[in-house]
Amino acid sequence: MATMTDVARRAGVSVSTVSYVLTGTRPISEATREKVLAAMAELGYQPNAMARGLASRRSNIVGLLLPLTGRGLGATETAFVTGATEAAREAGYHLMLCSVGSDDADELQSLATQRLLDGFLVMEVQLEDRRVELLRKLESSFVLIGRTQDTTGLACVDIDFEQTVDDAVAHLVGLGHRTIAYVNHSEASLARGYGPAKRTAAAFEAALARHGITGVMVPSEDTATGGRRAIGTARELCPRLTGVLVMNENAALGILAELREAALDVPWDVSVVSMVTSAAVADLASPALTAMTSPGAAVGAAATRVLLRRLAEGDTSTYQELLPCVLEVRGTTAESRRNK
Amino acid sequence: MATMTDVARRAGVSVSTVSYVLTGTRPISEATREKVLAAMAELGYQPNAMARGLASRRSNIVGLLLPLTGRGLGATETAFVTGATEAAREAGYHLMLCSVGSDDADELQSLATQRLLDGFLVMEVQLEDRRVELLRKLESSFVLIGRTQDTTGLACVDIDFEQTVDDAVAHLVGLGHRTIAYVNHSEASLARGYGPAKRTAAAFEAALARHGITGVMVPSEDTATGGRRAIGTARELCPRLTGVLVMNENAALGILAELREAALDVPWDVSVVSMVTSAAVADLASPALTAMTSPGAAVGAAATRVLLRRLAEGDTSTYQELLPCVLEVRGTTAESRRNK
DNA sequence: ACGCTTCGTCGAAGCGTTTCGACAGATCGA
DNA sequence: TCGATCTGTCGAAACGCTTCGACGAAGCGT
Repeated sequence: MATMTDVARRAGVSVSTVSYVLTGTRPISEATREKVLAAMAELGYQPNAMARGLASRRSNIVGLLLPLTGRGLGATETAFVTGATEAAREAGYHLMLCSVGSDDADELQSLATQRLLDGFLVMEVQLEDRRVELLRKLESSFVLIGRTQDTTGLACVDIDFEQTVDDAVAHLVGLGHRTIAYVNHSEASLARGYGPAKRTAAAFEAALARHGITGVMVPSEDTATGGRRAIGTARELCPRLTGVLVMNENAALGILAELREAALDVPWDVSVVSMVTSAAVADLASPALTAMTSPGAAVGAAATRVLLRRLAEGDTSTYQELLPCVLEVRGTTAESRRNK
Repeated sequence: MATMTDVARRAGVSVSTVSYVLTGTRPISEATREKVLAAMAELGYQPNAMARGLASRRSNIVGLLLPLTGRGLGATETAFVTGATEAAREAGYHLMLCSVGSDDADELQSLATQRLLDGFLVMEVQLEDRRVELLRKLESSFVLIGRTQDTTGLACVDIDFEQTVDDAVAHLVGLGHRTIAYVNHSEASLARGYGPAKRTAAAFEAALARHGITGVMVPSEDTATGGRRAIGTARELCPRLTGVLVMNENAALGILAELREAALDVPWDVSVVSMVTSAAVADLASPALTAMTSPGAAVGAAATRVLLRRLAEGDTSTYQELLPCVLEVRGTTAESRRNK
């Protein structure tokens, strides 16, 4: 394994000169730069990441904080990860996967103190998230993918849930639906203060009021069975319901199945819009789901770029970016019959 | 940030003694160990990962080679990743996500030469995979999650596709089905020599012969639409078909939808078994999919443990471990009517 | 022709660990 | 009682890089 000393010797220059060629921190004449580069190529030289990290106090690695507790990742979360990985790589950074949730504060503490990571991307953010306080205290750089309750002074990139709910409701209202159910995440998520669940609940209320229409919110497990149960409850509460908004893709499929079995025709009897859904999953359903397509990879990439900018420039100002899901009309929404 | 020197001074011992307490490479008396540990606790000391890595030539990080080219991860792949992350963490290792496919040889070359990673977990393995040759040449430690064509001398952990196909076919045959279609991965995957596609194709042929029954294999895109098209083709080729085996979950849902629209009752007219499927996805369908449940997390964890063992012990022998998917009967298979 | 910058390069001092050789003192068998 | 053998500890030399201060050689205006 060739070291910098080998390169320097071969090129007939000093080690520091080689280093300057590599890092560009000081001007180097074209002639010696070429000599050095040639020597590197001949030796197949690659700088040793550890040594570089030790000397420069930066590893070029960022940590992705993501609790991986069994249940696996949904399409949206996966997209966050791939978007982030891609963006990091383009900037010459690497991504380390750290299974660290809001409750694993001590694990994060030691991670951050080890100086292995230059900064953090925080996923699965809770409205009150202990990781945030901790990282702030340790003066680590970090960017949230998601939002806490109080975001003052923080950098975060998130899906614009409020806007997404507004757009979805507007779509249904535009089709003439006047009674709409919102099948949210589970009761437990709501109780735990899970951001997307709380925010969409509030936005839904607001949208109903704004349009002057009626509706209910029903919590549901993020499974097909959960969806079936939820739509049942919703129909009991609102027999005249013609529009449904669903937060979770799995639940959405359950709802379609349940409606079919109840001999209700989708989209004609009941229209369904799925939120924060990827195109791949939307096409799984039949008819294909009209959905608010999540900007997953874009969110991950944006968060990463913000983080890297902060690392490079020591920028530490507040930063917020909200990307809306975009409506893609497929087969589960249509003009309401009740209106005719 | 406290360093080892600080700890040593505070404990009244030398730096090397502190190091020995930490690494356990030499015996240390109980008395001084306590002093040192106390000093560490008081200072909130955490060893600097970079310095440690430089001096010891090991980073305690393994790379997960996984091309993340847009299309996102399926449930099974996600499970590989979470299983691996978990197993690594338990052993005090970290996992770095590297978007490196079979074609990104030079990227891998530089990664491996940087000495940032102790070893590699290789995912999305092709039958002929350039990463394997390269890693071998560079004398890096690595374990495949998947298999190349020729696995002599390699370490790999994979799903036992042959066994899985056998079990699935046996299940259908046991229910009286005598004409079975296998909806495989796409034509392109087959042409590219994608291992699971090739292996299952061969196993399917063999199983048909062994049971003395007839059937066809139809390639399909891994989408619902692809599945619809494929089942159509299969029914043209084999009008008497009563059993279907599907490789891809998305295609499976498409097949169910298509059959329903063709007024064929699942499971009574046609039984469907989905292969390498997670429980979560199986429940999405209605009726819920009878499926061969993939041992995803177990595979990831096993591969990681093998890799770590090799790193620790310098073991370099061949290692193979195949984990079968296990049959979970749900709503899409039943006794064949044609038999009655 | 003079001092003053600017440019390009060098040497050396870290960065915070691990690890090797050495060594004092305790332990042991004969 | 005497070497031989362990035990537990220390000091110093790496590990391979970055970065800082210094300095000779040009290039500048006057």
